[in-house]
Amino acid sequence: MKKEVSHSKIKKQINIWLVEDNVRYRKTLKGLINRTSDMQCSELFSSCEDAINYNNQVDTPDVILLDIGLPGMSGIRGIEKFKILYPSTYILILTVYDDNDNVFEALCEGASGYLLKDSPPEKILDSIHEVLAGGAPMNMKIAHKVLDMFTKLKPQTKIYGLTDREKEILHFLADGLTKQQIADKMFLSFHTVNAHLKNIYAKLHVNTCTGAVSKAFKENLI
Amino acid sequence: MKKEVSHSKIKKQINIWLVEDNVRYRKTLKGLINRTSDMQCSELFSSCEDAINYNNQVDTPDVILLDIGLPGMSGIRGIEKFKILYPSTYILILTVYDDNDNVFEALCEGASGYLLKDSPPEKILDSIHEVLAGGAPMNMKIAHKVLDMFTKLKPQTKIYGLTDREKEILHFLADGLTKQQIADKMFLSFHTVNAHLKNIYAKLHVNTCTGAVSKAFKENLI
DNA sequence: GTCCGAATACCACGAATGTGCTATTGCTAA
DNA sequence: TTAGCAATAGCACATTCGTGGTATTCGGAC
Repeated sequence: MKKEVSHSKIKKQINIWLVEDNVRYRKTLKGLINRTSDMQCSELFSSCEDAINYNNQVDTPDVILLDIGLPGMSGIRGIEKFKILYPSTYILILTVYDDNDNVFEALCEGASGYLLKDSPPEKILDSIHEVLAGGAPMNMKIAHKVLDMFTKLKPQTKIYGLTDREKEILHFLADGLTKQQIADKMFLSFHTVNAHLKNIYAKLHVNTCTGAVSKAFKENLI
Repeated sequence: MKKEVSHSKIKKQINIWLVEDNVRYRKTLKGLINRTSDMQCSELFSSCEDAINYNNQVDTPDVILLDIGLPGMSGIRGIEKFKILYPSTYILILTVYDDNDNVFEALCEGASGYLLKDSPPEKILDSIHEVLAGGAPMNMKIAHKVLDMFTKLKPQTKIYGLTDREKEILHFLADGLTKQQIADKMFLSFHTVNAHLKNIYAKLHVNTCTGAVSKAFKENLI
């Protein structure tokens, strides 16, 4: 429920929730936000549970500033819940954790930005505007990590020297087909498929179908 | 290592290469860079091929500003080449393309940042500093796309109702172990593993080991 | 207290797989 | 033109799988 601000009729204040267990930091942030003309820190919570259980029909937040290291449910798990309760709310992570796992998980769960607590106050306020403008504010260090994750996504496909035919057969195998089914699908004799698979196993240094499929997936051979 | 400033012999200028086929934009950029005190645009190329063939032993670039839509080899393919020729050089994409495929590929190949050509000049110069400071400068829109890609990475794991024990066994199966090997590793009888696998197959609606492993990988069950 | 599912274990048998061979046909590179 | 490799095809046999059963134990739900 937005109230009109002072003398003007502008009700377009950004509605912000804070989920942060550190009392001092929470107060500081709240002060910072409320001193900003177009922002309003409407709710404060010290845990995800509190925020989730807070029954609120009308006043959904525009942005949730969310810590990760919280008592009880971690902020990461909290993201999923908030996404269900408030699908259109942007979630901005604000934490001390900058390890790959936390960053990766938070972003996979749908966080719209990732800030570190050592960010200067203006940066935090800017980020709130940025996320509402369709951006994805990130700490410089975090952005770097994010790009690193991408390069790891494309593992340098090791060269096992598979021929095209072998790749094709491996592909079908990785779809769960049996040798006979592959043979039928490729208009080959069972023996040919068998022979190709023998060669594939040798090249991949495996000796079972699961080993081959596993390697195919893990090393992007498919 | 900061050296003394201005009138002294500081050679610590940031050495920048430009790979851009549009003559006008290239000139504009070059002027912009060379008018910046700590930057120097040492080489200009209108294609990746030119830049790659340019034989240069001494003066490796600190940053390459790279277009994607180039005649001949695309900027994306160029990244790999540059990464080999100049492993410690940062590559900043500067392009008009903001589609997911180009962004995704460029970042996977190891670009350190992704800017759009409509960025204001100061933003481009800032980004050069940022990338050297270990950051990953990105256009707001691009950063948003990048985070979106993450959320897509985590496909909503379908609930097949696998028990913990079953997941554990599926995991070993997906590592290429045989039933007997799994039994040994988990201190179970072969028969138990067999029974679990029977249940796993039923729950996943498959009837071969490859089918189960395939599903496990495709749907992030592992 | 009873019921149910998860985890454990066993048996049996037909189907599929893994692996040791050989062999023919093309194509390519030395 | 000869050697080598990919793709094709076949045979044989031991091993492993897939699947139909049954059975016990144990912890939680009703």
